[in-house]
Amino acid sequence: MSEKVTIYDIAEKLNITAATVSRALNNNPKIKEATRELVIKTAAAMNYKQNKLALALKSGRSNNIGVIVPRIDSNFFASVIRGIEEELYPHGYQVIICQTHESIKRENENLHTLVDAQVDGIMMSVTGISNENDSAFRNVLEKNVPLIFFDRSKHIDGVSSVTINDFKGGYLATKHLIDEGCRHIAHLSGDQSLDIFKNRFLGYKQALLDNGLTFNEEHVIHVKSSVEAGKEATTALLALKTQPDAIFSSSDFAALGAIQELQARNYSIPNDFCVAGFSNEPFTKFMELSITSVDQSPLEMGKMSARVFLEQVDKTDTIKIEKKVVLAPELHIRKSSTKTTF
Amino acid sequence: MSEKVTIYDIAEKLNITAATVSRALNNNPKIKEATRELVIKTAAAMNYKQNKLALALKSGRSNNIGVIVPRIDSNFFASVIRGIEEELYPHGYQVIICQTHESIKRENENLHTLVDAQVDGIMMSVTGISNENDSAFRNVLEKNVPLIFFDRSKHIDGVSSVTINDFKGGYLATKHLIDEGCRHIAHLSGDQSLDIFKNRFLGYKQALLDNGLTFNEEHVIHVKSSVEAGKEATTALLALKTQPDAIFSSSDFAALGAIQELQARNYSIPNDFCVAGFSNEPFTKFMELSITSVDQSPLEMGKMSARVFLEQVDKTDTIKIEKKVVLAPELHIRKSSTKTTF
DNA sequence: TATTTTCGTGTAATCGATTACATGATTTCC
DNA sequence: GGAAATCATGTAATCGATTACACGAAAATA
Repeated sequence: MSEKVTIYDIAEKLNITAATVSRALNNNPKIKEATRELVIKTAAAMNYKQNKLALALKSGRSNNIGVIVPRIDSNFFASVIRGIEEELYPHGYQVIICQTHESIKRENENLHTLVDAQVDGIMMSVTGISNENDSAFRNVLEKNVPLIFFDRSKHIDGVSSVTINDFKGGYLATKHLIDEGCRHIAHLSGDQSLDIFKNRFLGYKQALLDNGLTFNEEHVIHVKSSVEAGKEATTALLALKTQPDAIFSSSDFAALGAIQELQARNYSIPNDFCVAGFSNEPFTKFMELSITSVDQSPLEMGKMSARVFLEQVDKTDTIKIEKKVVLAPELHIRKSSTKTTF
Repeated sequence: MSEKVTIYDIAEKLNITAATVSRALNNNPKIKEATRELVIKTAAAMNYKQNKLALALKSGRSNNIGVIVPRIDSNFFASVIRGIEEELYPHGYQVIICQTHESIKRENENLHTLVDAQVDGIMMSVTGISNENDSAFRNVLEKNVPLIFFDRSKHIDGVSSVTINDFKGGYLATKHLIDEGCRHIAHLSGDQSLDIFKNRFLGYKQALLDNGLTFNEEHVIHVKSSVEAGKEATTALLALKTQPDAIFSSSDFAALGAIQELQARNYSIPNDFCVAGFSNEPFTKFMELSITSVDQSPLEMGKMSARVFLEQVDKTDTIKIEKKVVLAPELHIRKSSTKTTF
């Protein structure tokens, strides 16, 4: 019952060779119609299932693609993965998940493991920018495995990426806060060696300058993406001589921390302080005091990454296509920053 | 540069056979120490990487395991997957993700695809209980692929499962609401053909009876796990002759919907109404009016599932071990149900 | 009818690694 | 010193499917 049926078993039963069986099952036009039907019928009757491992070995394609993310239990990454999976499912690809936990060592290990496992492509959000790990990336490219960055990208020749316009996201959020009457807008940034945080910061700065506000170095604080970090940063901001009247955070979690800290100190939001975050995590919408946030359309980002992969995978590897897709960010304005009553 | 190096290449360079190379790399004790060292050094120098596909074909083990969930972009499932990945990573397994989107057809397809892809095991949370799909499960078992259910389980001989004690979870939450002084507790349930929802309901009912309260059929409403469904159900509950004074929801999202609907109608929570949810989604903690919820320790559930898999995978397939792990639920009491001031 | 095409299928190599068995060289033991 | 044991390596089959090439039979052509 549990014995695996191979094309040899089918061949034996029909007194033909495995080659004929293989050809019949693959609709090779050279096979007589009667033979083809007989083989297909017999295969079905014997409950034959093609051995994908054998196929993978022979063809050199595993039909697996690897996805590397810092962690999977964040709505953003999970949604991207969902998009990738949905887009690739009809094409018969399986999605292998790896987490780096923000460790570069782990990122390198994952890259090697995936290449060793002969995945047909890798999509990833970079954990950090460092020079040491370049060998891992080089390894991927040397093996001609299509590599696509999403969200957190890295500048490597011949590598495609799907990101959002983070500069514009930062700009939009900041402009909105200015429009609400805020004049001293602080910014909670992330690791600026990562483009996403750098660009959100630059967008923030440009919005200030474009609107005649002064940029105050003190008002930019680097935080981890956590509630606790947001609280601490807010405490630090409140201790400044020139206190801010708004906070644009590159992280929704830090934005939440800021709100909690401000409320604990009896500041009123949005009256005393306006707050905006980034990522549009589900909770920002659910709060009674809903939080304004920049949406990154993660589902679309995942689907787009998958599409870019599909475009690349069949090209001869001599022609390298480097595609840079930039999605538009969308500002979701909510209570945490809406002074104007409707 | 990008040419793949095989053991034959190494053998040729050293004027020995591939068999010797293979044995040297696998630390076969029959190999002379000098040869072993030479082979290992040469392999490293040539940047040899073992071809996992060839190994998989020969050994019949792919070192991949499959995980099937209704969707990945929910904190609960993402966390379980995180747990699985973390636990399996040190053992060299890769995790393949499949989503059913609550479709039984998709569930069957996923099961077949994973078996065809020769995964070494499957962990899944069942999408629905139906008889039609039994053939897909039978197929898995016939092929002797270890199968482990987590959270949403199904009764199949020889299949292990990792769940939480949903009865106890329902009981704890309900008991807590009673302790807070609620006397007419409504319940938002899910599809009761799934054990998890059935058991939460039974726990709820038992808690009522154990505490001298009457069970009122009208107070049990079946909803989907969504904010909208929670709102609708609440509207229906408020229209009843005997209005409830508390809601225990099997879903955090429905609980949130209930809260929003109640607040829209100017009911005060927790004074007029106490609300408790299930799953301990991140937002329940983040809300200003934080929501009481039953934690399912998803990370632990994932790790435990992985451990059960590891225990099973090496046993001879004649001895079938069926292990039922039941984790303890933990009630997180928050503002939405705390009348008593501390 | 003789010759060339076409057709359908068989033969055998291939993908890359593992491993039972065979073999020759060396060592051990009486 | 010769038989037996041990050691290190080679030979070749195997996992299951694909496919270039070969080949005989039938069909088309002259």
